[in-house]
Amino acid sequence: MSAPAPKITEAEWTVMRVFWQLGEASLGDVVRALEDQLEWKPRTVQSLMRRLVEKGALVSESQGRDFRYRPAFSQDECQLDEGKTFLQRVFDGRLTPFVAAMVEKEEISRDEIRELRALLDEAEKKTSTRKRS
Amino acid sequence: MSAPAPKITEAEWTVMRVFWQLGEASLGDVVRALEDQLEWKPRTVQSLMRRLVEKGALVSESQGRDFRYRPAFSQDECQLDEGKTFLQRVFDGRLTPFVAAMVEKEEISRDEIRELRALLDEAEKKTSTRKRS
DNA sequence: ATCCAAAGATTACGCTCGTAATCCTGAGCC
DNA sequence: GGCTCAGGATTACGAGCGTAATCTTTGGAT
Repeated sequence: MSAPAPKITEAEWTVMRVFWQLGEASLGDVVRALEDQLEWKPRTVQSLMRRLVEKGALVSESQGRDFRYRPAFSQDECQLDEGKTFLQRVFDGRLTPFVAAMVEKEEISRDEIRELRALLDEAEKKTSTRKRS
Repeated sequence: MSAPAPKITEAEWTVMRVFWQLGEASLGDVVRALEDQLEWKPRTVQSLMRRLVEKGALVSESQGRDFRYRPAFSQDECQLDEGKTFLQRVFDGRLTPFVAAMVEKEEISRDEIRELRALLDEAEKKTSTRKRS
């Protein structure tokens, strides 16, 4: 299989989200996409992007004098990876206790509970019509 | 309200888990509790505990020549806090997409799906018989 | 009385992160 | 032909982290 999704830090997630929206972008594109929601200097954004390239989360291709960058991993891959790491660290790898805590302590809205149930019904239907892997 | 639960790092979670099991412990207790599952030198454990005291996650009380330490926050508090931070960073603060990703991509076991559904049923019953807070 | 082992206090060291600044180069504008 | 501006390359710098070592004190064993 291909390389695993690298560990992405807090600030880097902000940058990656831009790429997952735009698909591909130059430094300027990212700076402009972010300039109204936070006040990072262009050099800061460049640093983050350089580190993301170094750790393999972005790929860069030379386009004339400048570069174009695009994500090396889908948002889904990174989210899943991050999620598993989080569960491992905090909930011994198990999802159920996390959901239980959120539901009990955080007063998740009834809408969200219904959403979740619908989702689980759907999943159960699928696994029941498919042989166990 | 009291101070918010401090940010606990990976290695520190390992230490805190021991305290949540033991309730209260000396340095030696923690060292002995950990020595078979990883090879941390006693000074390493001491460093982690010192930092945990500094950041307010442990409280220490002088007991004769040594100290006894105990957690300043419950495991539930810390887990919930960490969970909310995680969702914020990775899933825009929403639980449902996370569960959806785990269910779709990770082939969560049918047992776990049933567990989750039971949990949600229970929660729904409670919120429906209780006036909104 | 002596010596050891456990634990507190202090210090270390290389890495990553957040947040840039500096320096350089080339492209476009006047 | 200079000036400016964007963007690449290099460097910075303090905080936090992982992982300890060293120095010091002291209670317990012999």
